[in-house]
Amino acid sequence: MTAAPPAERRIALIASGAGSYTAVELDEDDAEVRRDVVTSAELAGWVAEADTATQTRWIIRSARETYATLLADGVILNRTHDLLLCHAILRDTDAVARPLAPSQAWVRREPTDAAPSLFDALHDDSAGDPVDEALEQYREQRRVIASGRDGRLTLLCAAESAGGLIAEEMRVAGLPWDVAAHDAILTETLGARAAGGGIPSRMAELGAQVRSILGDETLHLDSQQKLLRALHRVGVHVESTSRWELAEQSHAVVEPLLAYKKMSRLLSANGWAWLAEWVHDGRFRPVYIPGGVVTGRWASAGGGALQLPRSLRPAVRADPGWTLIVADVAQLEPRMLAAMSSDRAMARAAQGRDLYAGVVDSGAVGTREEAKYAVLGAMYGATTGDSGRLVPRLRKVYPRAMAHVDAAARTGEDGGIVSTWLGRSSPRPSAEWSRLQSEATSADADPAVVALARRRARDWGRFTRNFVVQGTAAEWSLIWLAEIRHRLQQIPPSFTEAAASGPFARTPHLAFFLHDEVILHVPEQHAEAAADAVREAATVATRRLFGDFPIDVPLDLRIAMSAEK
DNA sequence: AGAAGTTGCGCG
DNA sequence: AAAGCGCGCAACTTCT
Repeated sequence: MTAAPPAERRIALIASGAGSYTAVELDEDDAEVRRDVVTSAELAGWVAEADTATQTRWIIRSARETYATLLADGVILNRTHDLLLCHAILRDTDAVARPLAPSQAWVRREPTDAAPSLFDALHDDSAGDPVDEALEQYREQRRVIASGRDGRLTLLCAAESAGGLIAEEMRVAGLPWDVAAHDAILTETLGARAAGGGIPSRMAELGAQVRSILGDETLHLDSQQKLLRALHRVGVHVESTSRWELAEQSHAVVEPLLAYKKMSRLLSANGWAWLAEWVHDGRFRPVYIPGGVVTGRWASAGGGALQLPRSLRPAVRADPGWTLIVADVAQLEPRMLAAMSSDRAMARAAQGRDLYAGVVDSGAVGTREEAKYAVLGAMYGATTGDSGRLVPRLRKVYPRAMAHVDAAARTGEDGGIVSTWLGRSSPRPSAEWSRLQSEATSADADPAVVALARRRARDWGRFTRNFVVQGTAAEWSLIWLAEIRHRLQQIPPSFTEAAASGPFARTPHLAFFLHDEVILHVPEQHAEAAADAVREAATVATRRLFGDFPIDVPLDLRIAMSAEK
């Protein structure tokens, strides 16, 4: 029997003038009990004081808009309710009878080039008092959250808000990046860097070789059209220049061309120009956008943070005296599916490190590769090819799990809305989609229209099928992140204590997050404690979502100087 | 010339 | 060996 959680103190903290904030404390009924005006200079001390007395949840407009400024002033917020992030969830949720009324004032604005200022926060579309508007919006959101069942929206909003803080903190902290190691990888792979940003030596040689084989010494290899014509001239009859199609050909040009394309990609996406633009003072600082994907996954802007090629992972290196904790979950999505559908057979297959091995043991398929394609096909909605062929076998062995995703697909095909485990809902299909569907149902509908409508319906069904799984996995990951952060705060000195001298210069901190993987940057003496925090956080995330349902979510975790695998 | 769309490939 | 989901970005191509 666990004690009831301590009552949470709630204080709205809203920028209310140049260099000042208004702090409004609320009672249990959301009525105002106290109002203070605090200058930014006083804020760090004031917040730290308010946070030590008891757990405080800070109601803020948006971590994205304001937390960077707060962090720069040495202010750490431990728990927040992020009105912008929660507005998006509560406005669209299908988990309650009356969702939040949409409001333009609470829609995320695209970031401006300059750092967000207090001035911006004060001059949004609305004319009213920013503090009163924030309080009113918060009370509306609380009403919606309270009307949900099992506290799921409470958990989702808390986790989403924590994500908002973590995204900003990771940007401030940055991912430790070894420029020399990156440069060495580039030189090793592409050859010596050319003066003036030209083509590096190995890549240039390979390009010359490809042109020679294609019999055109001046061919521009980056133009798909010209390349395609050149390929046709030498008898390579592909329809596109994409890698998978080229790989099926046996012509002598294929190998050097594919190698060239690989190099070209590395150079343009993560070459020396990327290094100069994105890595400063040994840190890569991407912009993370929590909730940027409809499913709840994070997106990123700038630097391609979520697409860093694995070949560059050795460039992620801890500072001297520090180390990295690199942890990821193997097959997070099918584990979530097993739990959310209460499919005990699938949960049994998920016991231990390799879910695919478990699927093979169940007798559904013969090999691990088949298991992988079958499971991915089930979650993505494959109907053809090897993957589509294997999916029906899973339906026999894991009927509950399959019924769950099949139902989500059917709902989508019918134009309905599906929701994640915690209640984030899929968008409504577009008006154009709906119009096409109704056009196709009329008695004299053109067969071509009917066929197109059918195809679009299946497309949308594949989206909703995947939405419930991908979105629930995103929820697990958010809770994992939040719990990691919470535990790192227990390792002294906490961010709060270290805030004045740059909160992450001395303390263990999250440095990178990619859907189901985290990287922590940690002083060596705290490595074991931080690793424990990551493991415990995973256990807690699973329990928070699924209670006692027996689902394993094992981590691959290592403590290392570099993120190299 | 610059905007908008397409292709191809990196990540989960 | 497959062609099923979600993204961001660079470069090329086409549109205005």
